[in-house]
Amino acid sequence: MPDVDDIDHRLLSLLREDGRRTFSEMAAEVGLSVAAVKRRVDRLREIGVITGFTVQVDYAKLGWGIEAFTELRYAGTTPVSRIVRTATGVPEVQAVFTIAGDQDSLIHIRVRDLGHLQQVVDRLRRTGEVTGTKTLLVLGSWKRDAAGPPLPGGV
Amino acid sequence: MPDVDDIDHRLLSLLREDGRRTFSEMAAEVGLSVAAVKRRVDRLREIGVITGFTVQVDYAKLGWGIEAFTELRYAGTTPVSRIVRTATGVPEVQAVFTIAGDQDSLIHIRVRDLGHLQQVVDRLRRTGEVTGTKTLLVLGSWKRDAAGPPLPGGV
DNA sequence: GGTGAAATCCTCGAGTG
DNA sequence: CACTCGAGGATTTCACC
Repeated sequence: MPDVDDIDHRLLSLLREDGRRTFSEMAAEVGLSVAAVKRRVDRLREIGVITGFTVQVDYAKLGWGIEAFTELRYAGTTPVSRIVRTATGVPEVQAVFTIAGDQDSLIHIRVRDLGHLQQVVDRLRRTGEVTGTKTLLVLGSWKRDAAGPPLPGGV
Repeated sequence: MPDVDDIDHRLLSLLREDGRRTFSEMAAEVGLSVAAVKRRVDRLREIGVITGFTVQVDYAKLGWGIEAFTELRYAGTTPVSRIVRTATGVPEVQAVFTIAGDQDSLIHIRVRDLGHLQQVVDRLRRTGEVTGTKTLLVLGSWKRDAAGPPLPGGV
């Protein structure tokens, strides 16, 4: 477990709110010099705490208005690696979670419309040894923006 | 539906890979001037296609090693707003998806360990008129890094 | 962790097709 | 209307204290 102190957690929190924040702005926020902040962020990347930076997109505005989760159940002989590989090959798949219990997976999908959703689910059913599916259509969503897990007194 | 052309999609794709990419780097990539790229990105923010930028964190490295999805079923009289409000009040909750069907919700949770998970699930059960839960423990996950939905020829 | 200087980048006006 | 150019100011980056 790497040592990540309170200032590091505050930097992570600031970057969660705005990943393009400048080092100077963060420096003023945490009371360190710009160079010290940059060194800390560089270090957080090196030790793998920060895995990257990304943009948040409103996909509905791009015409990808439908979001769904599909639970897939596989034959007992299907290896996990195969489950992931088949699902990731479908471009509409945003994320794949392998799940404890019935050797299942939960798949996050984004599509244009319901017809498109049906196509994608059908494709998932056909790929590999899928023995059952259950699809949850997302009506609305909320995501935590800042802070998140690293509460003060973290690690 | 706002007009987002191929270059905009390429910019979004580049920013999905690395949200801190410089405008100059993206300019070279898409063959425009730095100023033109900045104006496009500014515009994508204004029209709401870009909702923000954020850092990607490996929470396991911060000691938050357990990830789970909990399906909550509510009494028929519970309004959606109440479902969201009660769940978002729990700090371990990362995201709340309201789901079509049985007036359910799917809740993404991140916790330190299994004991912690049990506490959080218990807390969710007690809040509001929850009539049933089912928790999916995440063993592994994969997330699409780049491009995603906006395939060439988008919208 | 701080400082300072050089390289790079961002920003915004004005001008062009 | 979107793009390019160019100059000023801010930011990043790195060696050294």
